[in-house]
Amino acid sequence: MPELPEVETTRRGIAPYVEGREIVEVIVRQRSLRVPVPSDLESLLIGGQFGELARRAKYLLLPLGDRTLLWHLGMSGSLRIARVGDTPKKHDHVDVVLEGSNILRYHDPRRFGFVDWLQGSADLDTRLSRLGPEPLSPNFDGQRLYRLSRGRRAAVKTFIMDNTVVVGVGNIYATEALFMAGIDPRRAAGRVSLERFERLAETIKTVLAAAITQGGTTLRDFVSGTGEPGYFAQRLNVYGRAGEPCRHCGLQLRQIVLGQRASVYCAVCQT
DNA sequence: ATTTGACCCTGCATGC
DNA sequence: TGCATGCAGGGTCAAA
Repeated sequence: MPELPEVETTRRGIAPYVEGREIVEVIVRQRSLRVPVPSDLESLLIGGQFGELARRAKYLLLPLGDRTLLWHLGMSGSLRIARVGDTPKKHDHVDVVLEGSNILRYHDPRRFGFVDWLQGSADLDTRLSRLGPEPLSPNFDGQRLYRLSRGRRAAVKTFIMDNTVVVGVGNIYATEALFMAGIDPRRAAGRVSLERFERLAETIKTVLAAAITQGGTTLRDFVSGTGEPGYFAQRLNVYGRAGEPCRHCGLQLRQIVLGQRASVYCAVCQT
């Protein structure tokens, strides 16, 4: 489910209901997530209140006192606001009950997500310390892509999905950005020119910003913190459209596998 | 050092 | 209708 725009949509959706509200109860129904739910989660949360919610890559950071909770939604996770009395559904694994009867409720059928304490500062936690720049920050540009890609034989699509290069670019938006930039996803990263990487960095920023504006992409089950679906799916040009005509030239879009992920592209428009 | 593959888990679409 | 198979938005780790 969630790529960067969906995580950002979630952060914005839940923040007003969560920040500064006292935590009165924590209910964990399933401790076996990708990382086991910490045994001290309940005791450390109850009575505290979260500070300002932040996002780094696809991680949500929820500061609480001198600690920070790190929450990752994996492929099928969602965090949304429920009310006390709303019956938990299957795969509603964690409830953080807040003063005022709102609940921060975590749902994750595949359990690839996790909630864990950040180990020390973000600089010390190896889950965060090796991450590349945020795609929407000025630190990320075509120069960086060009510099890091020299000599790399991996496909350019795989390259831009590498978290040490740039974070938050998952399969949907990598596919879309490459289409918008007119670059063949199979092309070796080391054989993409600076000029084309400048264009690609721009299309990555454009597509992510547009998706955030639309509240993310709902393919099957993504909902924002307040329960609404995202509307970016209607804007997708290539992802999920294999066999359908290219919106630009009309040729049938092709699907291949790169780095074990489905990749759709137009053989005419992307070279 | 880069790159590939397996793996974590459930649900859904597809085809027989 | 039932069953088997393959595939899915992510990330980590070991091995090649």
